[in-house]
Amino acid sequence: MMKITFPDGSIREYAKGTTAMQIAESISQRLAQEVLAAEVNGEVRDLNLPINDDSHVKLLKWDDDEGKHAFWHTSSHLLAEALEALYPGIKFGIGPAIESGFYYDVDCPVPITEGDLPRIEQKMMELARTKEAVVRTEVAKAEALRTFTEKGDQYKVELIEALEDGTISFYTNGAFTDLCRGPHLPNTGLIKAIKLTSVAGAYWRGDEKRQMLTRIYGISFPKKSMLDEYLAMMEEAKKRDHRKLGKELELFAFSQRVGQGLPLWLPKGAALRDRLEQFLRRVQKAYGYQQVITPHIGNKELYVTSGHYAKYGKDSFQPIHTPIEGEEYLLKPMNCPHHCEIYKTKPRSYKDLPLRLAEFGTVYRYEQSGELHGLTRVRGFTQDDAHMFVRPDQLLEEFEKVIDIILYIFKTLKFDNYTAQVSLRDPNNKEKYIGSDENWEKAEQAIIDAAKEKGLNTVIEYGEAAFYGPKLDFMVKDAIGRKWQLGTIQVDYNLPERFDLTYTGADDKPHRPIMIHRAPFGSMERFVAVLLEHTAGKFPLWLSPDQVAVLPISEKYNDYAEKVTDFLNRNDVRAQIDNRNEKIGRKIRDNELKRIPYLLIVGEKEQADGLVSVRVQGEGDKGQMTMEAFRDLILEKVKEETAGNDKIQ
RNA sequence: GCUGUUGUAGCUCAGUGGUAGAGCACUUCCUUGGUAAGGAAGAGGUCACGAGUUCAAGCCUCGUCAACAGCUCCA
Repeated sequence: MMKITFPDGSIREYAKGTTAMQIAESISQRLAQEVLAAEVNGEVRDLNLPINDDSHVKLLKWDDDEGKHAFWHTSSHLLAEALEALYPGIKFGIGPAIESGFYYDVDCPVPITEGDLPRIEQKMMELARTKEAVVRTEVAKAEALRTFTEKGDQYKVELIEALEDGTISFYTNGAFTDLCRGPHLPNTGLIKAIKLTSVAGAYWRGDEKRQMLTRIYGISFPKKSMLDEYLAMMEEAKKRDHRKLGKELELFAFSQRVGQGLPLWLPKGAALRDRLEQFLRRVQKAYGYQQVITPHIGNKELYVTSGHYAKYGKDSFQPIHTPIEGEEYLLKPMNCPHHCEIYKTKPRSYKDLPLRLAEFGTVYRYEQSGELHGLTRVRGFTQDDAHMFVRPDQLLEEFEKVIDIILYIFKTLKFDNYTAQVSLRDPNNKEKYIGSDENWEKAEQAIIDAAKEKGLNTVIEYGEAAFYGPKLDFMVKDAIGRKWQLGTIQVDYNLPERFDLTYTGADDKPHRPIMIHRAPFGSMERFVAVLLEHTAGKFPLWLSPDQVAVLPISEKYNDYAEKVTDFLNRNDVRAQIDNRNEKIGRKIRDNELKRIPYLLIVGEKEQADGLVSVRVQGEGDKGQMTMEAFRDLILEKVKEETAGNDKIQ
């Protein structure tokens, strides 16, 4: 017998050689139907592999990421099986599960287009209904090579050649056998709903010098209703696309003549952005930040000193040449070197620190044309940047204060669902980074300590650090569950060294400060994009470009509507009048579609009694009140929305 | 940057070689209204840009620019 320990700590005894599936069956029939894979002593495995020793076992279902992963991985094998049946002679690259769904890269003798997808889906469903077993076999490397050489699949041969000697596992579903580490579902019958979503080109092994394969993307579910939900969510995401909303709400635009990735902020967008800036300025002032302003270009030597030129120079906008021979300037790609020079404008004492310099700094980066995307990836953007110059004994406290600011911003803007990612350097690829091992270790430890101190829910990612230092990146989940990277905080021991920054300590000797880089929004552009998609354009009242529209019932009441509008605007409420020659139903519809939070309807009754009829966006008629009472209601709501931090007010 | 798709009115889109279209938006007029589209008329286009093929090009070919999807990248 062996002892099996479950996640809740309970222990049961089973005969040696019992499989995870049999364990599930022993608990309940329902569990046996839902279980997809098993985690045995931390390793995810097939359900029907025998367990031979005392083990910790977690039965993985759809709600577990690893369970979904196995589900989609098996789905990609099912896709391959269908493709092989439909397109004889097709060759296979790799076919993994991804964050949502799966894909398979194939080299097909006839081109596969979007139009072919329904037919492939149908074939997959047909095969799934036969509930084929997914069978694992283990073979020697030489035999594996022989199998795929005979089949003529050079991609699999190449993959096998790269593997270490020893046994290699194959998985077979129906007529299709694949080289695969697993784990997989016990049979394809668990797959009840499939949607192949798109076809795209992808290079073999991600190398653009090699063969272009056809990548077929799909997603699958254990229930038909889950697929329907997923498709509805995708529809909703399309409606929330910030590029579409930005155009509809007249926030920003692009012009081919101005150039790729260079957004033009329209009046309403500029007002929105300005309001976000004011909000952040107020928070930062409360935390002792000082605003600075630096130019949009800088001498090339500045960036050579910082190390950015060596790292990014060749992929950047090219230097600007002046009339003087040999003199070169760069469009400012980041603000930190300028802030370092501000630090150096006078001798600093340990009493002066922390020095906190903030700037809404506009920077320019030559992003690859294929990478540009709406406002989330642009070539000219404004960072809500700040740099803290601190003594080593201040680092932890200062870092934690930055976390406080970021969490306050998330709270105010209702990003309630977030995680923090500790981005460290890739330990196997240290030459990508500048600075000593000692400094890196100190910086990485500082971030880990601060995140722990603040009780953040963190994940560690290796290889995600900036080239000069590790980062703490904040990921938010928006209203429909998509993840976005927003704020970032970085600890940097390297730039202070490169710029030879010093302060005089209590011991009257020179010391090196540490820099913290941080941008809670990331950039104004990116933040507005995420906010748009998060709120579907229905901004909180305090941010709304227009808070109120006043709608006269007919032209006879335009004067009264004008009076109400003026009154509100004089009292810090952003109101506008809609005095078009249209019926009230039409005015309501148009202003609802413009996502204006409050509509005030005024006609004979209201004019006679000095009242307004209030309509809340999406909620309909709320009855009448005086214009003074309405103003108080709006101002109170705005105050409520932006409260929540003792330091501010 | 690479591969593929696309580019027609302010917006969404139809138009496969023979006189540039629709709906919405816009302008004017009629209508003066009570909680999500009142009616009529009008104006608006170097069919992304440049070359080529053709008697004739929005449509076919090539190039450039831009957008979209994927890959690669992100200080």
